[in-house]
Amino acid sequence: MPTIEQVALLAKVSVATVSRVINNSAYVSDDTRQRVNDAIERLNYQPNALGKMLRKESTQLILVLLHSVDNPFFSKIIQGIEEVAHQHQYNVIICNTYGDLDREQHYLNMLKNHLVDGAIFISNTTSVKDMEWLEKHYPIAQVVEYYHDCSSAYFSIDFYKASTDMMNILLDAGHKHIGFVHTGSSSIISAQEKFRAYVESLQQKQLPLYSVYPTEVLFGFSEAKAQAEYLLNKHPEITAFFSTSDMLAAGIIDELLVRGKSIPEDAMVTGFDNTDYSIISTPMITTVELNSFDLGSKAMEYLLRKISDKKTEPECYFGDYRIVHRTSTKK
Amino acid sequence: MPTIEQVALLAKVSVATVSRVINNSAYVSDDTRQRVNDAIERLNYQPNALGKMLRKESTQLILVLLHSVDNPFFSKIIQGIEEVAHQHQYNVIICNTYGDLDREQHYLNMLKNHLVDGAIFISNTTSVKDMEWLEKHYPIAQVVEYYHDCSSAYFSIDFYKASTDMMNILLDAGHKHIGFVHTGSSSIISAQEKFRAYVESLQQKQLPLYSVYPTEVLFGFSEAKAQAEYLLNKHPEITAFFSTSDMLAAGIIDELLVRGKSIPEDAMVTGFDNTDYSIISTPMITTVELNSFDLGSKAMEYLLRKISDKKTEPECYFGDYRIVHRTSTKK
DNA sequence: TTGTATGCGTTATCAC
DNA sequence: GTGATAACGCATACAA
Repeated sequence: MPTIEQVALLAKVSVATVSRVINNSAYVSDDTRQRVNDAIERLNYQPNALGKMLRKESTQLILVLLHSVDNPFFSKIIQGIEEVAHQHQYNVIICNTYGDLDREQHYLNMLKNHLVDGAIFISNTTSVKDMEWLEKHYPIAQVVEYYHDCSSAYFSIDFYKASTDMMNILLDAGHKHIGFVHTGSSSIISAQEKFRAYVESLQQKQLPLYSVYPTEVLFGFSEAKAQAEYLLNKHPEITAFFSTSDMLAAGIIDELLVRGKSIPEDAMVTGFDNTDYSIISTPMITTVELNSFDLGSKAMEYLLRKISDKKTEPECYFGDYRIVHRTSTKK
Repeated sequence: MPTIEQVALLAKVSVATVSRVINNSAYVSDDTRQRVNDAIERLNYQPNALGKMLRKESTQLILVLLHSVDNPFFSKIIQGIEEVAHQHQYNVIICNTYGDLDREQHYLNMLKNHLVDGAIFISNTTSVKDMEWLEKHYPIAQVVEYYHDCSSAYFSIDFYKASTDMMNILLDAGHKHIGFVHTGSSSIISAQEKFRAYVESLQQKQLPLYSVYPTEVLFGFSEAKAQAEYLLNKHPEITAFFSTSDMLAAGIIDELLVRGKSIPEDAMVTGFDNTDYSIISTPMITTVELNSFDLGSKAMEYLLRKISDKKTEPECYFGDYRIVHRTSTKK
């Protein structure tokens, strides 16, 4: 692998001059510039990024931590992050944590070891305490998930409000027995807020609660179907379901159809996130659409500010959302 | 940010000794080890990864390039890659190319600049010629997509064979008018092989071909639905569809249902990849399941061999697959 | 068992 | 315009 020194040798100039040519950082005569470029070409020289980063004490790299790339919901967020990052000559690298704390800590070493200039957490598993510590020492931001006291910057939506809107759709349609189907990941704020909205909406009207606590955190179609089956067996009076994701809603719908129910005539179902699942399911699912791209780009913009000025105060932002009305709740 | 030197100063030892403690690379007396660890603790010292990488001329980083993380199909491949990588103290970083050559080239700089020790391409957009060049100079491997002459190592399945199997399901069920619905990404090998299997299966039986060439490369539900609509309007005799992904199959199914067709009684549809879409769709979709985890881990294992021994010859591997029979083709 | 010194590849500050 | 050289943070061969 050729180095800048070998280029300099071949072009009969100093390494400083080669560096100047590469970075256009100072005047170089046309003649020597030509010689340097020829040498670079002939040696097939590629500057070593590590040397450059070490010297500049900046890597122009941003780490994005998420549960797993298999959730389509995250895609638009990442696109938003990338858009802004690339505009500012930053690269973003994505790492899967699978909700595993060890793995997350492992990848966080890239931040602590200065391999990346900052990190964005999407659906994090790190504790509040650790987040606060990280916030003090490194540029970080959260998207979607967050902690109430804003111990670190976040960009999310008001899940309580959105969920209340959803519940009102079901309540306004006259439903009195509404089930709650979820993944069981009760530690994350979005799940908490959705549940809180479910509970409070019903309690205000003195209506009963129907939900089951999964023993494991699972995101799947079959788990939701099983939850719906259990609830319907125990409480046949249930005529509607509020669920925390589109995938879960699809599972519920499948169980209802198996039981010969018509949707939305006999039963209604709501999802969350407006992923492709909500379109592919038959009937299509009423869901909440976040402006995910916006959340991602806002988070990245904040991070850039934080990187260039360590004294930037953490920002906390709630973005827009909208209910997408589809057949699963349309009478 | 504290450096190894400040730790050494505080612990009253040399930087060499601090390094030894950190890496357990040589005997250090319990006494000094204690002092060093205390200093590390007190300064909250984190070794700088760049310094270490530059010195060791190895980053223990693998780049994974893919179209976009929003395709669930890729998830299992990545898990396979990560599994093997982590076993060998490698980290994997994922970058989205969105099928954009510029973006792919941009991220490839991480390989050329020695920021990563190797790269894995999932659904690449780089040309054969560029791949051959890269193969000569850096450790790389391809998963799923590949080039026929094995100019670089690849780990995939025999798409032609799998697609022929699928076509035979439709043909054996007595269908004589079978449509082909695809994304239009004709440059990638998997698409070519699927199409070749479609054409040859029908030509052998002297049956007609029905397909349309999308003007744009699109992966979506609605595009597939539109293609099915167009084909069915023009050729109402079509009773079956072979499509190149589960998502597309879901779109076709939606169009068929809109037209009042029963599936599989009036029409049959096949998908590809066995993603969640194939389960969520009603009816569930018959599809091809690749052993994606296996492909990912095999690719990573090869890459590790290549990294430790540059003279390793490129490997070309076709893995297992199986047809998952579901309602969309079951009579 | 520990310390000294060198080099990894680059950029930037000085000179000239 | 260009060159010499220090510095970025670390690991390691060699001394002691």
